[in-house]
Amino acid sequence: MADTAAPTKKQEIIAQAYDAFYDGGFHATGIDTVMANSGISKRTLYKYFPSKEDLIEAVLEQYGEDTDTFLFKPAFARSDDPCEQILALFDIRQEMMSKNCRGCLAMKAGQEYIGKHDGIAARGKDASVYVERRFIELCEKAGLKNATDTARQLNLLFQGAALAGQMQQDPGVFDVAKRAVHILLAAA
Amino acid sequence: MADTAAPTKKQEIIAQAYDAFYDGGFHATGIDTVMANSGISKRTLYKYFPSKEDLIEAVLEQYGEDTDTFLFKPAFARSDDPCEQILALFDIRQEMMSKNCRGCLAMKAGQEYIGKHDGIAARGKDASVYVERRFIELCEKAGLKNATDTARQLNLLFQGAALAGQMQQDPGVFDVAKRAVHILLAAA
DNA sequence: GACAATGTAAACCGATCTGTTTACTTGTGG
DNA sequence: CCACAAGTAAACAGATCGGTTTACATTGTC
Repeated sequence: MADTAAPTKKQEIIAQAYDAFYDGGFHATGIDTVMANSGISKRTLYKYFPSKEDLIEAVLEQYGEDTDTFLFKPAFARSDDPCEQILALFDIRQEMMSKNCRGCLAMKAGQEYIGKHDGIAARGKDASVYVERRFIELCEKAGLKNATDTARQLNLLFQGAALAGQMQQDPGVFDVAKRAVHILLAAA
Repeated sequence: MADTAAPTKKQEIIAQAYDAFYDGGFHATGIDTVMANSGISKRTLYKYFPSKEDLIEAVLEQYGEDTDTFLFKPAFARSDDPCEQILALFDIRQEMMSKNCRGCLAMKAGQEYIGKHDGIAARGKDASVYVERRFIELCEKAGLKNATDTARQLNLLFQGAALAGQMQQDPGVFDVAKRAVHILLAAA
């Protein structure tokens, strides 16, 4: 049978660490803080994750899966038109930010661990490249002439909006981004 | 006489902390690490800056001044045409990133201290808003119809390129950004 | 009911953190 | 020559860090 049953202890730990790191930062949040009032003992944590860095990598992997589940799949489901799907990505990201005004967790980790822990830093780079690649696929499906370049432009808007929105604590920047998307797609 | 003489001890400390925090992160870099091999004693540091957070705020203020000195002023000096000045901003930011592939220090600090230290977090927001305001001034000077909106779009590209460039360790993303700038300006 | 597996709670370890204090050195001005 | 301001170097203090260990509780199973 598939492993679709109740959440594993491992998944519980990841879920707990997820928000603790997201809200508190990685270096600033200690292991004790991560597991406080969670009913999970430090011993169990270190049984599944030999080091804090291992836990962080697991959290970032979960974050990647969540990005597919809650961002890309819903966006693709909203329409069959690739241009509409692109706009849906900005829409859904804005909705996510309206609920919880946070940037990209993987890039946050990358910023903290660049030059210090290659595995974690690579997750930040991967996140940036991954979103770019999905935009490229969509632009190609839309039959744009310079699909790659347009897609990379969209990617910069997307990541810029996530960062500026977090800094200014205002998801409204995605409205600005979406107007730019219309222009860039029309010009391509 | 103006205070243009030799660097103050205070400025020395800030200069030392500047790169230590930029390269190592704020929470991850301890005071001892900051001042190691600098010939500056911890006692002197705490004489001028009563806490680490005070030092960080001073570093970020210096960062703001540096942004004016090494980014905005040179960009404005390159041309009198506001559209050329906008492109010069992207050009110079790319040159800075080619020498040292780092993102925005103030937003890095903002990410680490949002919800933890309002003074520092505000510096991140201020940085984001400040750049946006300068773009607005330039777009208005260029006589664009929807100056504000276009400026905010440029701002997202600018900040997105700084972030993605840092993540991917590739200043080439600014070439992508500049092509988008041309399109957005032409459409406005 | 014995037993092994899995878990919690909490004491513990050495290192490191922010911040303070003590002791010494080095000009510099009257 | 002495007083004083400003500095370095380093020991120190209490808290917290990542990580380990000890002791105990809860399971399901043969």
